[in-house]
Amino acid sequence: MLSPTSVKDALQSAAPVAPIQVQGWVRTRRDSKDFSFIELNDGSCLRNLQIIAENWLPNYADVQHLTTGASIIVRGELVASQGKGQNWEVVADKIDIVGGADDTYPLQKKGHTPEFLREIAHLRPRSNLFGCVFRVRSRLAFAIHQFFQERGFIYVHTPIITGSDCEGAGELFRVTTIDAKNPPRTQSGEIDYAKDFFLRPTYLTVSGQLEAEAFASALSKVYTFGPTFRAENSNTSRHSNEFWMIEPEMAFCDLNGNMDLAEEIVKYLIVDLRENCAEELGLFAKFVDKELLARLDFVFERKFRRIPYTEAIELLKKSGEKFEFPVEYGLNLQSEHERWLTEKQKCPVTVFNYPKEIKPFYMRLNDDGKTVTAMDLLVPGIGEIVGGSQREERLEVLEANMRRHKMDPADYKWYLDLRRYGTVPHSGFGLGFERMLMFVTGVSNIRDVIPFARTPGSAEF
RNA sequence: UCCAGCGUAGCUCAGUGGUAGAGCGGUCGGCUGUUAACCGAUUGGUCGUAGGUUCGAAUCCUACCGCUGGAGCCA
Repeated sequence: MLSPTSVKDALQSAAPVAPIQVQGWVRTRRDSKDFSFIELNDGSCLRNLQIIAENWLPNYADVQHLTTGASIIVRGELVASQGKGQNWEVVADKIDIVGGADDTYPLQKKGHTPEFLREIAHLRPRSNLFGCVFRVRSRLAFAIHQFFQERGFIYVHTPIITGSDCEGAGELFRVTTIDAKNPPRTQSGEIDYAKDFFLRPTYLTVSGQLEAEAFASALSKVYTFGPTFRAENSNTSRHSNEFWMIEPEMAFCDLNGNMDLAEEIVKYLIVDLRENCAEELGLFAKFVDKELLARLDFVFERKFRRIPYTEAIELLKKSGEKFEFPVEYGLNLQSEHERWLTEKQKCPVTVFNYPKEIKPFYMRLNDDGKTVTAMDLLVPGIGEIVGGSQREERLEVLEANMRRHKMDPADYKWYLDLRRYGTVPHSGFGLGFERMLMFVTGVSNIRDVIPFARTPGSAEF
C-alpha cells in the first residue's frame, strides 16, 4: 500500500519520485490538446501541485469534467516539470474521483472578498487566504507554547466554567441547567441559583488570571492558553465573544519584568513566523496589507517605548492634535489617542502606571497612592494587544481595593489566601491571541482569524 | 449599544421614477505544456424583507434584517 505524500513534501522533493500518491481538492483545471492540467491543493501549504492527466486515462472523460472543489486521489510519478512556474509535477497513472463538486460550489478560482467567504465559513479554509490564516494560527499557537516552555513556564489549564462573577473584565455568559420554562424560585420570587447544577451561579470564564495567580504562587512561572468568553454586545472588527487568550503569571516579578516579557514575546512571535510562515506572510503582504512585512520588521527591530500614563497624557496634550475626546489625567486613553501614540510616534509603545480609578481591583497600588502598576502594550494598527499588571500582594491593601470597587472580600476567600500564606510580588498579562494573529497577518477583522467566529447575533456554524 | 454608509445574477459591481445590465464564474464548442490561459457562443434575477407614495419604484418614504467603517466596552 502506497502511503500518500503531502503536496508540501512533493513540492520540496529533491529528486523524482515513482510511484507517488497525492490527494486533495481540485483548485482549477485547464485542458491542453492531449491532456489536462489539474491544480491540486491539500492545505499542507499555499502552493498547488500540478497534475498531468493524459487522455489515455480510462476515466479521462470524467477527469475533464472535474471542477473546482472536487476531491481526488492521484497515483503517478513526480517528475521535473516541463513548464515554467513550478519545479515538480505529477504525471498521473490513475486518478480516483472521490467526491465531485457541482456548479453550485461557491468558491471560484478567482479572488473572493473576505466578507463573502465569511458567509461560507465551512468552505473558506479551502481558499488561499484562509488556508494561510489558519496555518499561521496553528504555528502561532505552537510558537507561543515554545516561547514559554523554553523559559521554564508551566502550562496551566484554568477552568472554563467559573463561579466568580466579578473579575473586572466584562459581561459573562451564564452556565446553567435550570429549565428556563420552570425555574426554581426563592421566596422573593427570584430564580434560585442555589438549586442550579453547581449549587451556585456559574459562568463561562472571562479570564484565567485569578486561578493562574494561585498556580504561580506554587509553580513560580505559569501560563494559560485557552478560550475566553465575554457577553459584550461589541460590534467591532477587534472583538469576538469567544476568543483565545494567553495569560502568563510570574511569582517574584515586578512590573518591569512583566513589561520585558510582554515585549520579548511579541518580538519572538514575529521572528518565528518570519522564519516558519514565509509563504503565508508573502501572500498577506501581496493581497491583504502591502506594508505588513515592513511593519513586522519595524516592530522587531525597534526598541519598544515605555511611557508612564502621566507622561502619555502630557505628550497628547502637547501634540497640538485635535482629538475628538478630551485628554485629561484620570480619563481612559481613547482609540484615537492610542493610535496617535503608536502611529505618530511610529513605534510600539508600552503605557504603564495608570490612575487607580480606571483599573481593576487586583492591580498593585504604587507608592504615590494614586496610580497602579497597570501596563498596556500598544502596536500600530491594532491598538492594545497586551494588558497586564503587577498584582497587589499585600492583603490589607487588596482588601481595601476590593471595598473601593464595591466587592465583598468574603466572596474571594481563596484569592485572599494567596496573600495570607507566603505572598510574593507577582505579575502577569493577557495577550489576545486573535489580536496577535491580526497583527502578524494584516487581516483587519477578527472574524477572519477565527475558524468559526462568535459575534453578537452570529453563531451559525 | 450609538453614529455613518451599503444590500441588484453564483462572485465583483453599474444602473437615481418609464422594457434588468456588464465583467468574471458555470455550460457548450474551438485552440493550446497550460498556470487568475486565450477565442466564440450560451446560461443566469422575488433588485435584502415587509409595508407605503405614485399611472408607474431597483430608484422616493417608513420599519426591520444583514454587512462594512467609526465609537464605547476590552484582549
